Amino acid sequence: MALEHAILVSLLEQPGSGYELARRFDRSIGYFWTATHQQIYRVLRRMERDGWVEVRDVPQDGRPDKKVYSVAPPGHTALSDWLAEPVEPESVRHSLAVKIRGAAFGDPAGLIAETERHREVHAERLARYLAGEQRDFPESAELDAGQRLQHVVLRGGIAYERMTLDWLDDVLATLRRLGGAPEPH
Amino acid sequence: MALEHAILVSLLEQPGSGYELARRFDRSIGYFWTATHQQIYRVLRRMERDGWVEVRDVPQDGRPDKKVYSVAPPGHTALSDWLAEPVEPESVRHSLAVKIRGAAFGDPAGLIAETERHREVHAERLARYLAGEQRDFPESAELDAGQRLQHVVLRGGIAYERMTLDWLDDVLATLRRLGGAPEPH
DNA sequence: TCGGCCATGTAACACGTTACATGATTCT
DNA sequence: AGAATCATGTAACGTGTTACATGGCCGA
Repeated sequence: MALEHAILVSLLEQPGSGYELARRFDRSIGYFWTATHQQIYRVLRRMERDGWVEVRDVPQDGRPDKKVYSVAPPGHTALSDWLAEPVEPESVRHSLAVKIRGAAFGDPAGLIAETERHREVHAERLARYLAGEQRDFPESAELDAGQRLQHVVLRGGIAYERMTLDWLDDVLATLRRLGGAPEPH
Repeated sequence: MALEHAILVSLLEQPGSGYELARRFDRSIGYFWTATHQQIYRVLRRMERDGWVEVRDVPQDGRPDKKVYSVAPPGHTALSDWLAEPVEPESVRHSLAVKIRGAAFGDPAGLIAETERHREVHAERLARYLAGEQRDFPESAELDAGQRLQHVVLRGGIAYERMTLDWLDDVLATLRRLGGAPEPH
């Protein structure tokens, strides 16, 4: 239910095409809400039908035409309404945790490589977030309300990745102790 | 794709009915993978059809019959196969974060109550996890491999809730500073 | 008597994923 | 020559959510 609202927020920050939105959902907005281009196109069409967004066809030379979407007043109203109503806190979904518990009935040592792979992915994400923070929110900068809100969300992503890295180290230590492979890296 | 494997893990830990599984998905397993009873019944029927689980009808007096499921050898094999193949790390989905960024185009102060509500939910979850830890993993206890793995997963849940609480405090401070409502708590 | 728990299910719909399709441009 | 990027889409399928349905027991 939040995808349309995430799109509204993104389009309010900056109008753009479905393709551009899909790229933003790989960065920025995607830090806390993911979507593929197929989902985005589908929802954009529905939002256009409902009058939440407006389209402007932008011809480009040497490239396919671009449909630039922007938020129409009813879309802005819909976003405000949604902001005012409560949403349930999401629960985590972590298939690696399922695997860890499943390892009791399989091969715990076999999970070490998988856990290390996850650790690398999260380390990369953290590095990306930290680079973004340095770039967009340098110390001693005067920030407006929107930037402060963006920054606090980014700090959430950073905290999440740091916590996850620590936990994965804990998992690795636990798996190594079980498997009798005492080499810590 | 992980629901069937989460069910296999849960049934290996302890055979049970669809209803009992649904209750476990509200606790324990549900700390890192959620499912409603409708999903569970649907998947159980498919798993039974594929020979992954076996059913035993248990008549009960004064209550509806119970279908007690347990893992059959092909199910055990399927779980082992899944454990050996890589899964992609999940991305976070946090609609509150969407709201926070959306607040730049709405009413930031209006989000304070919502954020406090989320904070309470996470504080309760943390308390529940900590109580479970004290109950199931007391210090100085000898733990077998399965228990150690369960414990490290629970520690992940605890770390997640602690991190989230800290972040929500950060969010609240940010929102209060924006709104000019300097009352902390 | 009323709500909650035990126990299973159907139906309809929304959301998310994967595969496929097209076609020009730009970079290596 | 081949791969990546820009740009939009269809089709099929699988997963997740919501509403509804049944029916007896137990405790307040």
